[in-house]
Amino acid sequence: MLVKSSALFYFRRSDIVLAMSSSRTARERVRAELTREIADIARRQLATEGATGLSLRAVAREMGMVSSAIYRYFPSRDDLLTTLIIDGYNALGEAVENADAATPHEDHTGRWLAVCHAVRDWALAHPHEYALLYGSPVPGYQAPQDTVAAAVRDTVVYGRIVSDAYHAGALNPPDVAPPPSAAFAEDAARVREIISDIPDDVVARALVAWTGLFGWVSFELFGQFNGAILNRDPAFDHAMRSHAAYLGLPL
Amino acid sequence: MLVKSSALFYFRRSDIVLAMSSSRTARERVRAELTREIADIARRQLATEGATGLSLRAVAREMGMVSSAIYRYFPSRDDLLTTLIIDGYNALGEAVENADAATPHEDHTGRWLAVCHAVRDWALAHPHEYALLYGSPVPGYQAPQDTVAAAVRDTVVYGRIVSDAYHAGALNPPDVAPPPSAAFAEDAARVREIISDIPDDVVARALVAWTGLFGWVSFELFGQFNGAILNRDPAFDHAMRSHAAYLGLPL
DNA sequence: TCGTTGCGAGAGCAATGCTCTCTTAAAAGA
DNA sequence: TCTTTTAAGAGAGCATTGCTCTCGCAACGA
Repeated sequence: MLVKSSALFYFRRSDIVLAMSSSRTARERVRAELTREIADIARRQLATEGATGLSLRAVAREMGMVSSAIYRYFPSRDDLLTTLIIDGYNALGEAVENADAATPHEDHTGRWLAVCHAVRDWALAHPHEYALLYGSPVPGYQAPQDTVAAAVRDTVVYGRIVSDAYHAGALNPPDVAPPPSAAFAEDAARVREIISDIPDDVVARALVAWTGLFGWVSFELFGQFNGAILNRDPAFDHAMRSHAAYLGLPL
Repeated sequence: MLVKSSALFYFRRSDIVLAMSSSRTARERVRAELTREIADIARRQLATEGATGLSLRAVAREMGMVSSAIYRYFPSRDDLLTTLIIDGYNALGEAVENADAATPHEDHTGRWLAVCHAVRDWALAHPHEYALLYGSPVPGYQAPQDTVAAAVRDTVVYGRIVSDAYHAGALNPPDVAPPPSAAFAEDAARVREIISDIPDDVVARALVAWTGLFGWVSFELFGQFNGAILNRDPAFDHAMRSHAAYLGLPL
């Protein structure tokens, strides 16, 4: 229900515009098409040059437009970036959703590992986009509210896996795992609004695994492993199995 | 010994220049001083504006110089950035070293937690510098060899803690922890060149904790926790204790 | 058919990084 | 001590960026 009521946010911006315009005038249809084309070119530029290499003027040039015309479609460079960020979150979220869906529902460990590999594969395939999402925030850029809904799309999938495993009684964390402090209760309750009801200690452990996944991928992508960890596929797989073990998933 | 032989790399670039120049001519002394001043102003600008907001011209303006004069000291903006990166790694490494040294040598868990908090505190105090080190790499920028020596300074401290704990027999990882694959042996050997001799499985678990630490800090700093995890100090502390537990450190 | 609205073109502004040349001053060599 | 070499700052200039403004033209709605 929560998913359903906020499903609109899952669409890409340009798709929304497109959907609205399909029944409108020709002018609006071409406007939506051009908006999409601008975003596509920008995404290609982002993929090759990186975020700071993304130039409105270069996009305009490639469109055969003069630079000022772009501003009819995106009020600023930041706004274009926001669109790309939302699209990126959605693309990653979709990859994660597909990976989860392709794994047997009862195989919670398999689903977790599938999600991990989906995140990493997507990140390796789209390094600059990943950097835009999970790297340093671009300066002076404050993530608008629009992004958060798309941003948690992968987290929702992950939360569902943890919740499923917990309610199936498949979670047996090692007894050395410390309980979270009482101060964590508020945050756990907030997290529970996104991912379904699991006790505080499971939320805490889930958080550790989740940050561990992205910590690893970021280290790998941002060059922290250079010269040290070279055989990365098995190392990553093992690290994610380790997180699974600590979470309490069966191996 | 390893530390001693490569101790030179632990100094900041500007410090090296300064040290060399103290016995040289007046011209070289003032050059070193100006180089230092440029780097200082740049660092202040980095702290307030972020990496992409760092402008050579603005630095020159603040120095009372014309912009082209800066190029007598730093051949390019990237070169200035490299200096700031090295300084950043050294500052973080120093903070980590101090935190470790201030904790009883036998209290391995305390040393690990001290290091974790040192990293996080430094990151929170210098967010833009942290982003420069562990966020997305700046576009077109390839980390020169100079940086790697400074970059591993914190890792060396961490490795020593793990090694100390292991050789003290203080490491009792949970039995659910999976063994690393045989393919990990090469990488483990490479890691052992930096941090002293510990078996492959300990290296693997150490890697999980280390990436988990930076994953958490990056999530917190780059806004991934916004709206969800607000009471961050206890949550962080618990997460790091969790990593400690999985590593096998006593709680 | 006519007024309104949207859109592209073009000029322009204030920045940026970086490259030249020129002049002056300091250091090194005779 | 005088001359030559070297270093450093000033200034102009180039190509580039994001963004704003005005001006027409063309499609749209009444």
